[in-house]
Amino acid sequence: MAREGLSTSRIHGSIARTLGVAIVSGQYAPGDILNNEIDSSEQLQVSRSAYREAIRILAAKGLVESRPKTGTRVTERNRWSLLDPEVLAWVFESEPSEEFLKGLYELRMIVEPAAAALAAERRDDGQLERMRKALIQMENRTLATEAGQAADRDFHDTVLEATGNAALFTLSSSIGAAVRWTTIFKQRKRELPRDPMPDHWKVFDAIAAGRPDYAREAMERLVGLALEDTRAAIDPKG
Amino acid sequence: MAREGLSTSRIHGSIARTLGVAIVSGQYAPGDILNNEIDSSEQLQVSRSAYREAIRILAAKGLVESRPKTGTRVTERNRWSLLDPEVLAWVFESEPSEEFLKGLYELRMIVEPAAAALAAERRDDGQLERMRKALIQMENRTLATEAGQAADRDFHDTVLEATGNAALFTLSSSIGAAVRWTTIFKQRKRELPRDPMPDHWKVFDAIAAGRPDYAREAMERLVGLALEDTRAAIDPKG
DNA sequence: GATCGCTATTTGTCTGACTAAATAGTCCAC
DNA sequence: GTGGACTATTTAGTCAGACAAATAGCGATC
Repeated sequence: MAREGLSTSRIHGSIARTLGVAIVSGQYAPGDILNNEIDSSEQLQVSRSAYREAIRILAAKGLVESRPKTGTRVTERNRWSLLDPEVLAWVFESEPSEEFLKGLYELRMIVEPAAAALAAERRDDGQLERMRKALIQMENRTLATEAGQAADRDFHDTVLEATGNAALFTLSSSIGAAVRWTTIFKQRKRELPRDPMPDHWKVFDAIAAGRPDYAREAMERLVGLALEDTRAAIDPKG
Repeated sequence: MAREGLSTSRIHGSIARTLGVAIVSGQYAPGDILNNEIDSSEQLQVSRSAYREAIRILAAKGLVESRPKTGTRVTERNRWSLLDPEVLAWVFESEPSEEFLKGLYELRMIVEPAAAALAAERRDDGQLERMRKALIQMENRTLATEAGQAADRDFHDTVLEATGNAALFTLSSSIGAAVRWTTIFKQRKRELPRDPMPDHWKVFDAIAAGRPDYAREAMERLVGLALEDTRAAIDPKG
């Protein structure tokens, strides 16, 4: 994931990130109007054009809306592209609410089992091989390492991809981001995470065997257990 | 929907739309490098800054990636935010492939029944009232009118909202867009569309009664029938 | 009291110059 | 020849300052 810094290393990207975090964390409320471009860019010590490009980024993700005379205002939450990978990163940069985390898992619980079932019917050999390699890597390196976590994401990614559904696959970057951040959460509190491998292998076996129903069930169990672990990490008295 | 023109009425928005459509329609392939900013902005007869803002919008939606010396290149399809409402609009502006349409319905088929079930458990009275009003409006105006279609979208929107899940609700703009465009498709070919009201009322009744399983089933049937209608409209020999 | 038009404010657009990053190619050392 | 450091060049990135267009809100007019 060395690509990360690309957008944030440029001024417009880092300003977008700063403002984006401020917005999703509630520092600005929907309806609030940002200072005008001249004042804002002066405060942030950047040129007006760099600031404007940052605003265009935020507008593209539905966080703000600009019009002459009125200014740039924060839009209603329901217009935000919360599943956009960058927006998701901004959300996780400032301790997301437990409610939001729960919602993310609920989404995974809806999408991933169905995707696993479709993958069982449609996967090709190359995808199967990539899933196997990801799980082996995950087994060798464990979720405590960046490489192991990347392998985990690779596995879930490939399942989505194997559905052959472009719209569904789009969710993989969101789900991948969710997986990543919640894994960090789980690691942060030093709860002993349960061994995730058996559940993963069951999903793999069902997909390999071409059994949609088994794949759905196995994935349901996998996500469900991950949810429990995260819940336990957040609320230790669980 | 008078808001529509806001982003496209500005130069940066319309350039983004033009390029966006060209990209999602395959006129530029992933990996292709756009002309440099100076040449491009001259060709399009706009200033370099307006062109750059357009590129920032496309980059924010994952369609392109810029770096010094290399230039701006079209990214791989799997990085595109295909569920972003604007991107979706661009896709539908250039006759999406049947495969993509099928994928969109598959997504609805996964998400909406589950959402209906959750909505049956969590909806509040206000949401229920909005659903009822939307259906009455839909009944009075029919899907042949813009008002009727807006009511249809309102209904599906409110179901998503009633799940109380922000991440799920984000999909409503995508699903709403999908509903809108496929409705246009269905109307375009002059197939006599089946009366959609009975199915909608069944979903409503189940949600009102607080019966998750009924709601899920009813929504499954609703989306399934819509899929059939669309398929018939595209491929008249059925 | 309603309507129309004006004006001040804000974003939008333009121009042109300079900066910084990244590649590709050269040249040197070995 | 082969490897690696270096430099030239191309590109996006940033900056500054001016002018244009849109529009919300106010005020004059009827």
